[in-house]
Amino acid sequence: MAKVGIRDVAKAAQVSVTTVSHALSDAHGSRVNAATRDHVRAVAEELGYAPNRLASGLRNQRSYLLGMVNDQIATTPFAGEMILGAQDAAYERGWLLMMLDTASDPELEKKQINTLLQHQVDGIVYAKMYHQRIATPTELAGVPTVLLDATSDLGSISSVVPDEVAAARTAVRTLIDAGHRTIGFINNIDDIPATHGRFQGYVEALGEAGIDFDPALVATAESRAEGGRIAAQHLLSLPTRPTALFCFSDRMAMGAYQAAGSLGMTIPHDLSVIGIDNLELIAEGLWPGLTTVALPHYGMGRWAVTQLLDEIEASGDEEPVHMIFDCPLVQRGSVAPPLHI
Amino acid sequence: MAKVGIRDVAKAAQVSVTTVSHALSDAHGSRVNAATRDHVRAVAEELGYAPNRLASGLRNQRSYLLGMVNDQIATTPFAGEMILGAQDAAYERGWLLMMLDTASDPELEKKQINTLLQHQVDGIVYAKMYHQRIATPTELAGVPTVLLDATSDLGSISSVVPDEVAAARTAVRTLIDAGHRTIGFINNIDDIPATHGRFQGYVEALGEAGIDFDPALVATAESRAEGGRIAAQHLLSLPTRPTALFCFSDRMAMGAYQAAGSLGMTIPHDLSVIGIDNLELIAEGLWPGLTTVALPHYGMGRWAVTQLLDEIEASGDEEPVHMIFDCPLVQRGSVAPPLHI
DNA sequence: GCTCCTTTGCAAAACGTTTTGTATGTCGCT
DNA sequence: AGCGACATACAAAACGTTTTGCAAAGGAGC
Repeated sequence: MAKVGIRDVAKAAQVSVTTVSHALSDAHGSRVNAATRDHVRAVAEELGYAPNRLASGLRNQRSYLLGMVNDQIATTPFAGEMILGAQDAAYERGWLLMMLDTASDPELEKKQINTLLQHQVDGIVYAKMYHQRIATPTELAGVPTVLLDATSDLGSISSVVPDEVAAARTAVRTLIDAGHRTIGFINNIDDIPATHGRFQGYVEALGEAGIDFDPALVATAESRAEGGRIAAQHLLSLPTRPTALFCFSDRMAMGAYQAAGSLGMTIPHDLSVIGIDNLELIAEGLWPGLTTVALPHYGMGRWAVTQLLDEIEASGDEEPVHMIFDCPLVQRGSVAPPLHI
Repeated sequence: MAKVGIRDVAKAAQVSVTTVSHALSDAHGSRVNAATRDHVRAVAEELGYAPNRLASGLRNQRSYLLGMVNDQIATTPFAGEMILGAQDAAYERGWLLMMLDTASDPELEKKQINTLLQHQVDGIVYAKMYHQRIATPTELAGVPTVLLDATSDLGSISSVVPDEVAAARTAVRTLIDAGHRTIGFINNIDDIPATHGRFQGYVEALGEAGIDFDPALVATAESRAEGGRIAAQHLLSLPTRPTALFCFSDRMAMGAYQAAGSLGMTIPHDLSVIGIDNLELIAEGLWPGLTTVALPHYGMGRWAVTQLLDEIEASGDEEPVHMIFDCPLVQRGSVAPPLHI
């Protein structure tokens, strides 16, 4: 079956292409009689007519295409959530998403953005797989853009990031509310917003509860299971042994579980553990399940596209919005009251 | 800066748009003098001219767009690899990928495929997140399509899937080569190709080594950590206790680690474990690292797009190809010779 | 009965390319 | 010198839409 175009519909409905076009778009519906409009629509339906978006895009200067450029799609488990959130929001409003992965290569990134532009994308979601501060690529000047999981030196571009400080506060408060007073913190070693923000949240939550901050209770390592294991082993052999550990990431929490196991401690009876990320694979796989603070990747992806489309459709110079997303607690089984010693 | 079109280049270079078009595409390069061609190219470069793919797509009846429809992008960690492989292959050949997630909803899937078709995609990659046998959606008739991680009732569509049997054989052979003779198998409970294929591979590998197959050494459960833990606890308390466990998935292997730990066994000294999937998050996070057989998602994604583009460019009725991908062993630290008892 | 609106439909131009057909030279050959 | 062959450049049509301007028909007001 050959593709059916608007002229085929026109011929079949015994009207001109103009009338068909008007009949199908309610915007100019007033220019066509209700009866003929219904007739045309019926014929179009019957023929299975679907407008060629390429042609209409050319005519309207609007492609209904959005670009999404990511660094490292593959290596991070968050990507899926962010992409899905973005794609859902786009699809619901009639847009389609074109995904590209720069593999963190600035040269490639340039070329990819230009390719996107050649395809006349109406806007671009510039996504990072973990929260960071970036210099916006110059290619993006002039194209509606929203930053996802990143903030820029230029304040002129809308952006969305998670509230790192609040996330850490939530985690630490959860431990405090369970009765813990000696809370270790296994922090990341990288110089990124999450590291600093979560440290700040940790300190703040302790302060709120009137607990003195003890630098000895903070250990840093690479944000992987191994780093978490080593750091936890260190903290758990301290004279002032913490009864609970707040871990920078679920991966580090996984290491903390291993350390606890090798020291003969059971979670949450002998030790409470809380993480950040809510990586299903880990948080649900661990035994007992890991209580953790979720990074709202789906929601952020959704928000980014929604904001982008709003800006595109308004197309007046809107004020950029800098969104900070809340991070909800996900309770499983790794937090309990401390042992009485 | 307003968009620069081909007529701008023509004006600046003092030639006609025809000449510009010919000068820029080497295909018809013979129709233009080498000198003017270079001149035109220089001018185009200087103006930063990039052709409008929408317009050229309309003219050429080729959009240089590919659709990729997935079930469940977000919930599976494999998605990233498959998407990346597909995207890389597409980009290298000048194509762009439009991603859609059907959330396993057939109604939505139909609509999404139609949306893709409206955008005049040149072909579609129909991807499943785990190997399965499917009925091809009728919407796809007439559109070049390749099945990714799925096979169809119709043999007329090219497809690519992993070699489940060989993957299992590889895993079990690895254990046998290490000296094990009593090898437990923790299998999935779902009725999917992987379940049957891996069981077959397990039996075959035992047979090759002259080991009798013992049904008591096979336990089934849901393919999650919890299922793996329970199944492993069962197998490890058998009178004929296996010295090694072959796990259907890395997630189940994670459960096997937990069972071993709770029984006071250390891996790989007291028990060898091998998985399938090579989920970095788990396989590298476990301690010791999990030896596992990788599912080649990146490679399959790449192959699917490459095949699809070949079929599109040949556009004669090519024979469909049904590809079966090898699954390589990834060695870490969870396999060792059995204890002498 | 005439003018003036309103309703309804159509023809044609436009979006930015690519490609076919044609025109103008220029050269080589007889 | 005359003819054809070739090289080079351009005009125009086409891809499938949307929208503007225009025309015809019908109705209302004077």
